[in-house]
Amino acid sequence: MSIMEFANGLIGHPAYKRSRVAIFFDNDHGLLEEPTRWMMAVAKRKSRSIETSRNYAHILARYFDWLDNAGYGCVAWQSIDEDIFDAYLVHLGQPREDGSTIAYDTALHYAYRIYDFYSWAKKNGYEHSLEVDRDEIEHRLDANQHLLGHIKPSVSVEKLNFNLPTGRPALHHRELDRLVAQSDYEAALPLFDDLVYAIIATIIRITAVRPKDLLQLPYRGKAVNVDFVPYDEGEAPPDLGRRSLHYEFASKGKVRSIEFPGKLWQAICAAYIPLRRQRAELYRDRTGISPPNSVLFLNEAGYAVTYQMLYREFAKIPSLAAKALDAKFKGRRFTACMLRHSCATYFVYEALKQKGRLGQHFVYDAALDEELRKLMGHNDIKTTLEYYVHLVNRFVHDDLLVDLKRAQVDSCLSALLEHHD
DNA sequence: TGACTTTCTACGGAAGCGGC
DNA sequence: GCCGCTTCCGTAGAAAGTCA
Repeated sequence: MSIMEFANGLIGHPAYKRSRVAIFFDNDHGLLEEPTRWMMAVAKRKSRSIETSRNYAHILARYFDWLDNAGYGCVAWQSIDEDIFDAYLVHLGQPREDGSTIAYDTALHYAYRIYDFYSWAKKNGYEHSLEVDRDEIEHRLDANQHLLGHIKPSVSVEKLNFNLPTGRPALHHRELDRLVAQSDYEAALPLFDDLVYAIIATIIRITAVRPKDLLQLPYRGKAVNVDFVPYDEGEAPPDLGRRSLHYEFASKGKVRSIEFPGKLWQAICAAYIPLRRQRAELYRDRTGISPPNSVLFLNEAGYAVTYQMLYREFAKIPSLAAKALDAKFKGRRFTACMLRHSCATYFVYEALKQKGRLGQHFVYDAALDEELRKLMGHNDIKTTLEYYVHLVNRFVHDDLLVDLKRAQVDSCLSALLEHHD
C-alpha cells in the first residue's frame, strides 16, 4: 500500500490559501516527491477548490495502490508504460464484489487525471515511459469490454449481433455514416466544381490527415518541410514516386509529423501546381503581394481555402450527385472525417486481405499497427487497430468493401488523375 | 464569401452521497 | 464534520448552419 496524507504544512501560505495538501509516501514512508509536487501545483491554481485537490489526490492514490498491489510498486511510477497503464484501465472497469462497475465517465475521468499528472511531470523535467497520446485515452478505455454502462438506454437504435471491441453494440446506421465507400469517393471527384477540393479529398483519403493539418501544407516548404517543392513538369527527382516526404505540422496543440507519399506530391505537382500559379496571379492582382509559400490551396477566385470552404464544398456532394443524372454516388453525407475514417478502414482491409485474415478474430499485429500508426500520424494506435479490424470484418459481411480491388494509394490517385485528364 | 449564430461535446472542476 | 468514492455539470471551443 502506498500512503497518502493530507498535511497542513501550507496553512496560511498566501500562494495556496488552503489548510491541506496531499502528500504521497511509499511503503517505507519515503516521500514520493513528484506526485506531491503535482498536488501543490494543483492547489496553487486559484480557481481550484479544496474538493478538486481532494479528488485528484484520491485518484492518484488509488492508482499508486494498484501499482503496489500489481507488483510494480508506486515508486516505479516513472517506469510505467502504456501496457501497464492499459492494465490499470482494465482494472478500473472490473466489476466489484457486489457486481457493480463504475460509470464509464468516472473511469474516463480517472484516466484523464492520471494522464494529467504524467504530462505535468514531463513538462517539469521528470522523465517517464508512459507515452500515451491524449486522443487515445478514450480508445484505450473503450477496449475494455466491461464498461458497457455508458450506452445511454434512452437512445434507441438498431442493435446488431456484433460487438465492437469498444464494448458498444454496433450501431449500424451510425457506422455506415462514418465512411465514404471507395466507389463513392471516386464518384465524388468529378462532382467538385473546383479541382482543388478533389485534390484535398484525395489527400485526406490517402493520408488520413485532419482538415486543419492539411491546410498547413505548404506550396514551397521550408525548414523541416523542405521536401515540399512545387516541381514543374519533368523537374521532379526521378525517385520522388518511391520516396516519402517528411511533413510536420501543428495538430491539436502538438507538433506532429507524417510520411507524406512522394507519389501523391508528384500527382499534386502535375495536376494542381500549374493551377496554383494561375490562382496566385489573381491573388497578386487583388492584394498586391504573392500568396505566402505556406499556403498551398487557393480556390478559383484566388482566395486561400479555409476549413469552412472545404466543409461546404464537401457537404454539397450528395445534393450535386442527386442532380447529376449519371452520378454513381450513393452516400448520404460526404465529410472530411468520413474520408479519414475510410482511409484507415480500407487500409486495414487491404492488409487483412493480403494476409488472408479477413473475417477472423482480432490478432494483434505489430507490423500492421506500425503501418497504421504512420498512416494516421499517431504515436500509438493499438486499440485503434483493433477497432478497425472489427469494423472491416463487420463490413466485409455487408459487401461494402467489395468495390476495392486496387492498392490504396494507386487507386485513389488514378481516380484523381483520370478525372483531371 | 465572410460575419454571425446555433449546436455539440470534451473537459476540468466541483458537488453529491453514504458511512463513520 | 470528515472521508472515500462516484457522478454531475458549466463552459470553452469547434463544428455546423444561416444570412446578406
